[in-house]
Amino acid sequence: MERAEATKERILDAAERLFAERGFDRSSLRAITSEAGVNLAAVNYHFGTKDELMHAVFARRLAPLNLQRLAMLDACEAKAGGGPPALEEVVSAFVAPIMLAGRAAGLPGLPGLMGRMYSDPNPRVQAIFFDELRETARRFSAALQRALPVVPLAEVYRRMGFSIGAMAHTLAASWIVQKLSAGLCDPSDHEATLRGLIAFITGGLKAPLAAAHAERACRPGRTAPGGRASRRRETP
Amino acid sequence: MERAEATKERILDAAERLFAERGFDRSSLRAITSEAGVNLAAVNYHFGTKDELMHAVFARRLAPLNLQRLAMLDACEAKAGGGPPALEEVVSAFVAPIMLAGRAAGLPGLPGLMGRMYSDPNPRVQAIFFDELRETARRFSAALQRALPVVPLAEVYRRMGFSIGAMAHTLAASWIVQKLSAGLCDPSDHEATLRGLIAFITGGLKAPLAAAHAERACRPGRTAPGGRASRRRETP
DNA sequence: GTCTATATGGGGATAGAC
DNA sequence: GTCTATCCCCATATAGAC
Repeated sequence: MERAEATKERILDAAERLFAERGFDRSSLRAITSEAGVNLAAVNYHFGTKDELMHAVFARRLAPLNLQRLAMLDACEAKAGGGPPALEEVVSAFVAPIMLAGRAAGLPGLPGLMGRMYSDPNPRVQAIFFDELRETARRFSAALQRALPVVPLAEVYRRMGFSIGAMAHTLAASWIVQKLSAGLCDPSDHEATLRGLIAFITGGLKAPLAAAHAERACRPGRTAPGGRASRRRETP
Repeated sequence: MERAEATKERILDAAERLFAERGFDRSSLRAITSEAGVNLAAVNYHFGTKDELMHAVFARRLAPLNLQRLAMLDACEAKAGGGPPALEEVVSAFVAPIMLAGRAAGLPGLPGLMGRMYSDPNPRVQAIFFDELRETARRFSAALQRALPVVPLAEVYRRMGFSIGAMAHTLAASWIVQKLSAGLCDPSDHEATLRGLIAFITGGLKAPLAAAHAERACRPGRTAPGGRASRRRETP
């Protein structure tokens, strides 16, 4: 029957929305099936367990998303010829597809879902999500490495982690800045958020390397040795 | 009795560690009391409910932490006289206290706890945490605004959100970069992580403003109009 | 103050009728 | 394929003995 496919889709949609909103553990199968308008037992019939439902929710979205990211990465690498790709374009290839995913296809839950998964405390969620992320991350870390020849490899990875954090937090917890700014920041303005995020990440990635002082100037009453002076050096 | 105080402390310590590791919802009172070596009913006797236990866990740490942040902020503002404070020092005042909190006092759980709370899906956790954060965030947003006179206020808030995301993700999910880098990045090297984070956030905060194109160059096959050209302008 | 025992509810999963 | 009814486990919270 095609009725069965429709039921599966509705379960996937509801699960996606609830996972994005409340996280995996706080979304009960009862809430999901109720939201989807299907029977409780349908989940176990179609997916087996709640874990496999989560896996299906990821698989449905992450495969095309990562294809889009890699296509954009290919495009900007091709454009650079044999040379290092433009940093801003690499960053855009990583964050733009997911930030704009909800806009086009009527999938408002997807960005929030993805953002949440990066910091979900459930180890099973972490394992499944990391598996889907690994290959894409490998491609992008290689591209970043070429785009940032001055930055040591370990620091490239660290900065990639910072970038992922900025992105994930934006996707999952944008209500914080909205409340802090008393509504001045509108998280639903995806284009402005994306522009700002790309600028921020690009600026962070090519920041001058910090000197490895034994002691830093980060205690009250002391000052930074090279605070205002050691600035103004960028990666070329 | 002072036995009672000892019991309370041990519960708080265990809860802090488990909340940091697994999150609030996944830390049962049974696991907490077992880890603390006290009876299950002791939690309800000393704290009432699990929510109030969480509140107590926060209150014990966040008050001194925020005092330290504000003291460092005061120091760098005083040093700047009436002028705008040095950006890097403002950033350091916000992130250094929490990043190094675990090192000194033998509180390995605290940074992870704080990082997790920024993206906890439980609305009660969000409410309590946001309350503790609000005043400190207000002071820092004002300082950032003065340190970044060229950046519009809404963009300052947005970038503050990106910065919080980079920090929170580093505190809560550093295992991701460790695995992606195949161990090359060592999250337990707090000094190196802190140095990198301050450099990254500072670079992102003073990044050149992105032009508000109607269409961006973030689709496969097209290129960024001002990708490599519109760089090299910094906030003075 | 500390313990045992239990009340009460919600969770995932399944059996079996239709 | 879909439904109802139910099993079983684990959660928080509390009552009452010590």
